[in-house]
Amino acid sequence: MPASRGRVTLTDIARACDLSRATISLVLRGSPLVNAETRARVEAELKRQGYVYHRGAANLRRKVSSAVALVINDLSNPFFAEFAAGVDEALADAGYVTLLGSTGESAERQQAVLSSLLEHDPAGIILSPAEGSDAARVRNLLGTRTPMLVFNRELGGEWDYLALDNVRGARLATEHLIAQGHRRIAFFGGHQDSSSCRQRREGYRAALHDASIAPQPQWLVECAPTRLEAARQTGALFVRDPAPTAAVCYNDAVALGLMAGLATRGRRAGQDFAVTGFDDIPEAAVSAPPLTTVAVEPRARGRQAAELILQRLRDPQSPAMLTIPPARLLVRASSQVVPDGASA
Amino acid sequence: MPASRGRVTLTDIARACDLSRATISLVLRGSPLVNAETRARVEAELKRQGYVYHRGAANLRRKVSSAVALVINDLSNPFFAEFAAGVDEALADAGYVTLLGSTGESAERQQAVLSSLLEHDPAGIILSPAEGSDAARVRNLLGTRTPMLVFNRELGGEWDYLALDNVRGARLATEHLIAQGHRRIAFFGGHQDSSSCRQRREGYRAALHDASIAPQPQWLVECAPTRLEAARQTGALFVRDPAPTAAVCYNDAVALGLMAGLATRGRRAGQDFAVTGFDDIPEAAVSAPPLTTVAVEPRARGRQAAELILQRLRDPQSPAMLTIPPARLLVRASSQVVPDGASA
DNA sequence: CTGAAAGCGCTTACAG
DNA sequence: CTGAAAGCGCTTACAG
Repeated sequence: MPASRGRVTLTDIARACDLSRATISLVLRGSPLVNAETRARVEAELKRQGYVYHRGAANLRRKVSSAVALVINDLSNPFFAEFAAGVDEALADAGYVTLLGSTGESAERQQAVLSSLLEHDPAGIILSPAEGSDAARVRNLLGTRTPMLVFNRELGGEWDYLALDNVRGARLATEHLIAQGHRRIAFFGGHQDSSSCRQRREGYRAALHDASIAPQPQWLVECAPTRLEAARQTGALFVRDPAPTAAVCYNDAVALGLMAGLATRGRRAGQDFAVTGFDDIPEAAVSAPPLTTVAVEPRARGRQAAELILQRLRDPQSPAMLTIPPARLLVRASSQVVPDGASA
Repeated sequence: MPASRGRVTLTDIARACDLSRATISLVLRGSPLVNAETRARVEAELKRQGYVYHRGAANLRRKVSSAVALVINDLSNPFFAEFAAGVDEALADAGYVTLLGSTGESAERQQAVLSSLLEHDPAGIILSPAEGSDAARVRNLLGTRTPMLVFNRELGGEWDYLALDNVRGARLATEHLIAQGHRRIAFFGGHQDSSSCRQRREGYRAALHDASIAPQPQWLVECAPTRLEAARQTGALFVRDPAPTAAVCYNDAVALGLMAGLATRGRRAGQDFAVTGFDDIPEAAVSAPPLTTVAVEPRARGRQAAELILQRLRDPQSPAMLTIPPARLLVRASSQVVPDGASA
């Protein structure tokens, strides 16, 4: 019987049990209406024929969806990989399936990916926008039927938004370096046109301001938020004297790249230069030296994002909310160094 | 009009254009049968009403599926994250959507995840089996309707299988260390009951054998394939004299953990101990020192896995194939050290 | 080149 | 407690 190529359907089971399809449907969804003996018979037959529920057909009829689309830049970034893991975990627990999409940081590709995912009728969307995303174009694609949660970067428009507390995080890191005695502190990495980078710089500047330190233009070094680019840009920190003695990095990838860049110049983070990161990706704890960083717990943020979008599905009327989890500083060896001028 | 809550359907467009649903359907799928003027009218109306195609309904009618399920252990592992990125990339290019599932290395959870994903009617499945997976149970769940590609670990059963050339990779790494003059070479990390670990040990042993080196039992150190566990187990390499001067590690995570463990003991990979990894995760190139490792190109493997399953969908009759991409050794600084006895 | 009818696998009132 | 009928949004022969 299972040798047959075709799918086993409700109708097959109904015929075999000499019942109507309606009754089988009730059994499948655990309705208390159906007689215990009947239920047992049906369940045996379901197992015997290897029936598998066609959720798509049921969803079509019921006009519901059990999928949520997750659109991110790229899983290669551990931050997003952790985030995605958290999203998937929480969605699975709630009985939803995750439709994956990645944009590779391209706004064009993002349009294509969203449009393709929409055809699969997701109940909701979680989007970490690619750089250069245009809110109007996205809205035009989505219409107003599909709720979306925007994560990590601002996108304007009337969507739910889950943000990291970038200002506070960068401020904490900067204050920590100031407390160690540093006065010449760089902000290293990231692109100025990314909202998260702007916010982190703002926190950095605020901390300097509170300590009556005037930030120097050469303390701001831009670079793509990757390890490799950061390593390449390391030299830019030391072109002028007096050079900074510490750097608040845009994120952990950049910080790890900077530490590698320092090493190739015979310097060592935590020994003659202080470095802080942002994200607390798993590598941060095991790098050499371990990296002082701002914990944002991407996996927990992923779970949170999933829960927010699920909540929005239940209550479509509730106003779009802005949730900002508090950032927390993890002090490790990479920043545990006092500047030369202040030591001894 | 778009203010209405309901979905815009074919019927809405047909009514607005005073045509039948069949004609609209033809337009949607780009049939050449339909009159150019009619097509233009329809397309304008589709745009005007913000129509979005319901692929699920079409698939139901056509008895096809445009989804492929991807089931892995955990996206936290960069190896799997890269693999998943490759799979998603290739599937998207082919017009498929990726249904994500993760098992957290639990065979129980794997059953649950597979069973849930099956209800979403995937055209095929890509599975990297959790440790302790049981082929019979999986087969019982899947039946014979849904083709599956097994990746990375053996699972038995009649499925397509995409394997890394573990034996060859480990052999290459070991031969490289021998060529540097090492004679006491450990195999570090992994669990003996994982097929990939067994295969890598086999390659290691073969290389030793060819060099007439008798492997010592204390050169085999097991540990969970994570950075943290590897760092914790580092001491096990040095409990007896003479200690190994080099280690072939189960994978990159383990190798990075070992390098961290060495650092805390005042040793440094590439200076007084040689280390090789396996996988070539992105960190390997930027660790301090950079890690000599076996490139398996997880992203390319992901694309390959996607292409294999898509091919199987086109040709269900072709026999299950075993594809083994050649492993390649990337020599970097972590292994560029000659043992004490051999130097000077 | 376009339309009427049937059907994919399920669920939902409504009867009985 | 169970069944007959209609319908979710689409496609597919078959006519014309």
